[in-house]
This record gives sequence, structure tokens and C-alpha cells, in this order.
Amino acid sequence: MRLTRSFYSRPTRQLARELLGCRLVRLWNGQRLAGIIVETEAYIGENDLACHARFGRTQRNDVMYGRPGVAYVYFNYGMHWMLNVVSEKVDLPAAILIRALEPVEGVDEMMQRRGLRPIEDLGNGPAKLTQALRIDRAFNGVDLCNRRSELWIELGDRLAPRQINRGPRVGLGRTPEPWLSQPWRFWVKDSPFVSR
DNA sequence: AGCACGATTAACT
DNA sequence: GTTAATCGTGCTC
Repeated sequence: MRLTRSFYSRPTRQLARELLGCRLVRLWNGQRLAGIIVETEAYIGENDLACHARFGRTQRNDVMYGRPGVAYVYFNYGMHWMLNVVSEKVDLPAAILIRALEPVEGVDEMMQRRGLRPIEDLGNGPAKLTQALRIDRAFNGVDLCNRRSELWIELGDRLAPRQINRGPRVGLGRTPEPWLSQPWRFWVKDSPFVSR
């Protein structure tokens, strides 16, 4: 079952934790490519100087200002696609970056896309998982709650708080404090599928 | 109109 | 640990 709109319409850090253990599903040619979400990062509002909304509303970050439960996909470093899920309420630009997956369905297909690497290397990074699941710019603005969309998230095993670790977000470069050190990255403790 | 840089990855030394 | 690859975005002039 797809997660519903109300699941996504909640505080971003809370949602970032609740998404851990859930199953991200991509329907490709009628086949399910899916993995358990094991790592997320929260980006929250125009005041968060690491968030793409720090310059206000632009063409690129427009979907972050829209409905929760919609995919925000952007292009980075000239070659990589990143998948986020919009959170909070309309007009509050916030989203959760999906950083790592534990592959569980369509593993062979993911391996073909990823160059026949070990299973741990299929989804242990934000750009790796979009490659494995064939997610690109076509998914920007796609509603994960819409029955017809080929991308959604399903409820998984609920994780106990002690199974969840948190720490600073990564790759933020020269983002100023305190935003650089906010522990808004969450991951499943001891999972071999988190990013490096 | 030009330009510096980025929510990364893979392949190096 | 270091670095090239590669281009859209948004700032600055």
C-alpha cells in the first residue's frame, strides 16, 4: 500500500526517521524495483542555509513549495540525479533526501544498471540508488500518492529508536554553522547498505 | 552573458 | 587521501 498524503505532511525530521525501514518502489516495465530506505537527510525551509530553498522560490526548487508526498528530483555535479520527498505543508519548502537503499526486489535489474557490482554497492549513495532504480528528471514533481505514478513508498517494519543513528549531513561544503553541523542525517544502525 | 560551484562517484596514488 | 568528470542553476556584472 502506498503511503498517503497525511503520512508526508508532518515535521521533516520526524518524517525522515519514519521513512527509515519503509520500502521505495519503482515500477519499471511492469516490474518492481524496490529497496528498504536505510539513510535519509532533512532539509528544512528557507532559513536552512544548506537547503535549496535558501535563495527563495525558484524554478528549480518549486516543487518543494508544493504538496507533501511529491518527488523533488534534481541534477547535481553535472551527472547525478538525486531523489527527495517533499514534506511539511504547502508553502513550507522542505524535503528529505533519500541517501541509501537496501535492495530487495529487482536486484538483477539493478545490478545491470550499476555494472554488476556487489549488492552493497547498488544503492549505498543518493546518486547510486537513482541509477539503480532508473529515476531521473522525469520524476521531478511526480506525486507518490497518486495511484498511477510509477514511484511510491510503502510502509515497512517499524524501527525502534535505538536502531536509528543520526549525525551531521554530508557534502555540505562551505555551508555556515550551525547548519553545517545540525544532526539531520538519519540512518539504520549497523546496516551495510548506508553510504560511505 | 558569464561564471563559480555543487545534498557525488569512481578511479586513482 | 586526492582528483577528474560534467552541466544546470542562480548569483553577479
